Amino acid sequence: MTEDPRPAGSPTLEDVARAAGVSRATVSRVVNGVRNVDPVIQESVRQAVAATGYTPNRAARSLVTRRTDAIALVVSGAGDDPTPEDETGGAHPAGSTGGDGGGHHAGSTRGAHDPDEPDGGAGASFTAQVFADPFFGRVVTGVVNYLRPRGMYPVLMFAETSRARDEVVSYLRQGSADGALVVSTHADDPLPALITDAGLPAVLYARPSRPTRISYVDLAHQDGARLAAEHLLARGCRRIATITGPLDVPAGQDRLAGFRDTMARAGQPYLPLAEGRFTQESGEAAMARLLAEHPDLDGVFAANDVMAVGACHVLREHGRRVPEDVAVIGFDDSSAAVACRPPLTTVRQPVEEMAAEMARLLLDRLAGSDRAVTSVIFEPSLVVRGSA
Amino acid sequence: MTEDPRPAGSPTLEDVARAAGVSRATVSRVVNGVRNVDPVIQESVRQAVAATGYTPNRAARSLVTRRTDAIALVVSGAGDDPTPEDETGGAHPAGSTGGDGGGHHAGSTRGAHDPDEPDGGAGASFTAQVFADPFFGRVVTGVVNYLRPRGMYPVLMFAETSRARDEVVSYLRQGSADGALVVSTHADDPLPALITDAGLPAVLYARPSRPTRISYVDLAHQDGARLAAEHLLARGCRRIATITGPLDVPAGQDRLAGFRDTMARAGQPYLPLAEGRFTQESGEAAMARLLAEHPDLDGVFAANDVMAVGACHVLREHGRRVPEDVAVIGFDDSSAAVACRPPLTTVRQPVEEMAAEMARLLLDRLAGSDRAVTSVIFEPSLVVRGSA
DNA sequence: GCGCGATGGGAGAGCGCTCTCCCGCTCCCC
DNA sequence: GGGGAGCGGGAGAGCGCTCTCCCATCGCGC
Repeated sequence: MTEDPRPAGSPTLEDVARAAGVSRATVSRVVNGVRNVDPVIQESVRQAVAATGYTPNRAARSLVTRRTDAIALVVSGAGDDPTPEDETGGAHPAGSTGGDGGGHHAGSTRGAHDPDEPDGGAGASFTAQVFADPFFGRVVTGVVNYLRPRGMYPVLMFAETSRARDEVVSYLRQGSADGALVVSTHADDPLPALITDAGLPAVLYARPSRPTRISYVDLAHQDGARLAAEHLLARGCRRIATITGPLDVPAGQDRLAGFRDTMARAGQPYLPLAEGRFTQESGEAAMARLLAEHPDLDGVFAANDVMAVGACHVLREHGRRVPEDVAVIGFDDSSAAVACRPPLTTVRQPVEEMAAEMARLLLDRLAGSDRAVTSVIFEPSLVVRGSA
Repeated sequence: MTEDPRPAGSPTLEDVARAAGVSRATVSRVVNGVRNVDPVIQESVRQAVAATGYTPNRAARSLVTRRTDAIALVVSGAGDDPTPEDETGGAHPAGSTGGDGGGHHAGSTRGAHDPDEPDGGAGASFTAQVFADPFFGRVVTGVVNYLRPRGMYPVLMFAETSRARDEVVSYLRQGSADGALVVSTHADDPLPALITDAGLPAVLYARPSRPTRISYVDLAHQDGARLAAEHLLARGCRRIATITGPLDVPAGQDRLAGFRDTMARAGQPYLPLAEGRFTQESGEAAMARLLAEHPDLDGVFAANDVMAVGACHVLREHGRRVPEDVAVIGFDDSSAAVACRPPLTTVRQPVEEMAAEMARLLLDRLAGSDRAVTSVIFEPSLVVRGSA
């Protein structure tokens, strides 16, 4: 036969088959390592693959296998968005989605962006808030590091409004991903149910507020809070207060419960507290309130590091030394804990490992080996640094 | 017409066509809004779509259109190495843009997660380092916010080793994405060229060290440094030093050059400097060095916020008040700038907008309207807060 | 009345891959 | 020597979609 005119696009199975003098099916078998193929033929196929520079076409494969080998990593926000969209203004300008995020983390530490935020919204967007917290970066890290050796990469999605949620679901329904990892910042997030209703497996970070037939990973928040309480007590603190997380999410509730229980058990039934929203600013405000009511306090447990950092700032501004006058303990062991002075003593939440486990659960599910709904609860540990 | 037995999978074009009593082609036309279709038929097709709950199958569409409507967001790291020594010379000079590299936070308390990746150490820490810096979160924010209204979502990829780079390229060659947005933390990153060689369009964040036929967005670093210098001078500082970024990346070089030039022009030819690597720890070390040699300095320009924060810590530990004794200016206007006390006066890099522009350039390119290689340079601005 | 362009719809050929059949061959046991 | 069983390979039917043809219809100018 004569040389084929080089086909325009990238080489296909057919091209490789021709080059190797075998059938398409055989090449496919070699490429996918399925069934026995004569070693000699295998080798010649491999050479043909190398010679042609063949790469399987993902869409074609996906079409027949009904798998994409992609998974979605969805950060899901506030539950409902009754307000009709501000869509007109928000859609087109770069960097703005018109998503005004919903809420509880609003304000946050980024307030200072406003002065010169020409294309409004970008700095205040849900997306921006999400990444302002070191937490989500760690989730991404854990997920990516688990997926990568397996040749998979996450598609990053955000769903903070009901409209965005619909878009996410419809995207998933198109068969763009085999499953979803959902990190909710909201207690009653309807997204997980929507996803599973659409027939896709999902795994959650953190226990949903209502029991569902969806696997999740979580932390033993109460144990973590207990570690913090015990450390403060062992340190000799006797006038201890806490800055809680938002009390409408399980993590906020559990950390408070665990702390309060341990304190009570140690004979300290009265626990001054101020509610924060996991943002530095809210931590500052909470600390200021606590200090006003209890000027003599000597220990503070903040339900996350970012609030603890805010608390330290306020304590210092009020002339208290950390840890000499007031001991401060955070929660998470995020990058914020080591970025401040003194570095934070904190309860470590192994976010990366938890995220990796989330990915593992999903992949197991996809592999079909395990259809069971499971939960994996991680144990926190205390990391002692300078602040307590 | 009898009821069809419900087909197992999700409804296809064929199903809709049957329900609407038209051909597949017509349904496709309506769904994609192409060519004229009789309004009456259009309506009945729409109803059929709604009734069947039809969603186009992405793989099938992708197979014929040769487009995936997905783009990759690649964070690319150090140029070369099968060697796992990332601590010595290579040192991940991050952030042609002020991105954080280094990651010395890692050692202390971060338990190595990543249980099941043999070569994982380097990769794991790279990913973690990347997100330890507020910078990358902002890039993601900008990109996501631009893509989302357009129904697209980024696939997140990392390429810090040559092996990872190959995997990224091969993934892209499979037709998994239509193009790539590349954020390099390394000056001589071979990845962009590899991607374009594979026939995919790419857009870079930050000017590559060698000129290439690839579009990019960047910041006028020198102008930003000039703003910082002018502000310090106007404030009355006379013994000014700078903590530079890594001097092997353009951003580090340009910020230094701009600062130095302005100082020289103002009659201050001698500029004490210490090189950092865009990490807080390196900023602390640099500040300590500067302070040792020039105990009387009254102004510091750090080439990014994270280093500025470190500098503030060291200054305070040496009994200097910020800004009363020493004024400090950062660069980036990242979340770190507002998270510290006093909040940082800093040069704002509009990362979100720049990232959005990057996405815009890529999408324009994909739309075919614009095959030209372009660059878009953003102007920085000064954000005055407490530190200077 | 005829031609002819414009309009709107259908038929059907793939896109590149996987996977089920099926067929020919060899081996081995009776 | 006959006949499974087992193995290795090929043929070919789609997966669900888009898009090029092609055809039927209609309006309209000459």
